[in-house]
Amino acid sequence: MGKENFVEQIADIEKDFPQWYTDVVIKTKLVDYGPVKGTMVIRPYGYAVWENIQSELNARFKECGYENAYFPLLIPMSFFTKEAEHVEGFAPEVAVVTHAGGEELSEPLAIRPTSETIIGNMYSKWLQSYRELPIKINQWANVMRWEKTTRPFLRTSEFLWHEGHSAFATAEEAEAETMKMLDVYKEFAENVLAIPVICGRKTEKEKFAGAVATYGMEAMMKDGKSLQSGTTHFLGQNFAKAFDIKFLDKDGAQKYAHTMSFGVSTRLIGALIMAHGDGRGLVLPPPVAPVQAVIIPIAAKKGGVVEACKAVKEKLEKAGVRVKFDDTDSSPGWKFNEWEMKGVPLRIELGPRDIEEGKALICRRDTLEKTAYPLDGLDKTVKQLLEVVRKDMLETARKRRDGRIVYAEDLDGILNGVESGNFVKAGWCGCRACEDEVKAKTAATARVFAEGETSKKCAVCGKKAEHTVIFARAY
RNA sequence: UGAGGCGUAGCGCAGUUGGUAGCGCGUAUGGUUCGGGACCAUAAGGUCGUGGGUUCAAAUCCCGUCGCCUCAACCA
Repeated sequence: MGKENFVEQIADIEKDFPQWYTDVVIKTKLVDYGPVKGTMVIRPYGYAVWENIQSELNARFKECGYENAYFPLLIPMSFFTKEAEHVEGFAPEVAVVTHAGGEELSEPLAIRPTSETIIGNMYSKWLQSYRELPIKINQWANVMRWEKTTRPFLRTSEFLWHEGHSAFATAEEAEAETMKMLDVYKEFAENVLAIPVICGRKTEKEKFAGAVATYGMEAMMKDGKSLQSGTTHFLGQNFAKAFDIKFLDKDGAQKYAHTMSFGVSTRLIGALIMAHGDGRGLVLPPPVAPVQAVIIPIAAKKGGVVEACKAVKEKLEKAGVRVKFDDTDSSPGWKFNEWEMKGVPLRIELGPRDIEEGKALICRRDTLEKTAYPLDGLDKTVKQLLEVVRKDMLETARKRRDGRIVYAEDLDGILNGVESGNFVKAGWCGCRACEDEVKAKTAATARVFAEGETSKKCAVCGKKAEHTVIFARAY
């Protein structure tokens, strides 16, 4: 097969980004479509990425005092009606079980779209005294939201996520936790996923149904669109009042708790793909790459090559590197392209020539640079390179994003900005009509408030600006 | 849900005056190869998404239906 055929395997990233995305997720075997509309099978390669994300996040959550637990998938429908905004926001996309055991159920059961309600219900049973606060529980689970149209990782009927739920005695603590977990997300996104993110508060229109305030972490994809990659919600006493989460305080008074919640989902995998990928396919950041280094033998049947590869593999495994030795029959060129498409951070080429010279050729996926390194101490070299790649990927992504943030004074400015694939900062008076106007005219939405910046006038109505908002087209 | 596109071998596709299905890649076996998707030989693989209709005859024409992709609206 010639080069031309390979190029046809994935769509041109410049010309057809959506198709490129679909091609990449399917061809690299991250996912496959499930038999039910809107569902996806997360295949071993994709699930391995998720497991790495989970273990990095778990470590951070536990450091913040969270314990993992598991709440039921099925939630009584009546729970949803207890918080007015919540039911309004989620009702259209909730899947409901009406029959079981061959009979119609007396009360329909919702398949959780999120667990504030059932967790609120349980917290109310458990909580008695201020001494038991704060409660900090995280759960890893699947949730279901019946979306109209879907795309693997970005929007599917069922997806995997984590949701952290905590309850505090005071609003200040709950609010502080909301900000703290947003910082945890940011640190994780940047240092683990190598994705620079912009964090900030969401507008009323964009906030979580039932929250007092929602904060989001927005990441820029290569087409200039924004992907909401994580959110934290300050719920105030909304859910505490709806579910009767009360405690006896020091002063002997019964008080409602203040709660917050936060979550990130398998959508993060979509973020990885679209923030780092290139014309050859995936580019995975080393901390979450299922395979961090792949060893490709050249002229494998020549004496000593396989042995040398195995020796390098063993050495790297001992050093804690996730390494694969590709000893299949395909030609080296085929393997180069295959593993590049799969985004493996480092490729180690080892042939008779290298072995003679006591060296190995290492190719970085992010820059495609090839350099020969001594076999002696290769484990240390690889570990260092993985760290370099991680940092460089973050820097590269940061520069790309920073070069694509522009300011606008009016609607035309916002439109021009987003059409050229930028995030646009603009003033906003704070009224819903102006926010809707931006969306109607530019297809861009208010992503988050830009912290510490104040514009003079609203880009839509020209009145005094209350906020500076980052507008972008979003997934 | 609105607009557009598409369902033929695992993947990508060809196949209209309707006549009983083909190409490339991949797969299997054997051999030669191996520093950017190698080559030769042989072979396996299809109720043409699905239901109905027209016809002597349907992948092809008509009606319904299901699914997928993109854009728009909603969301992690």
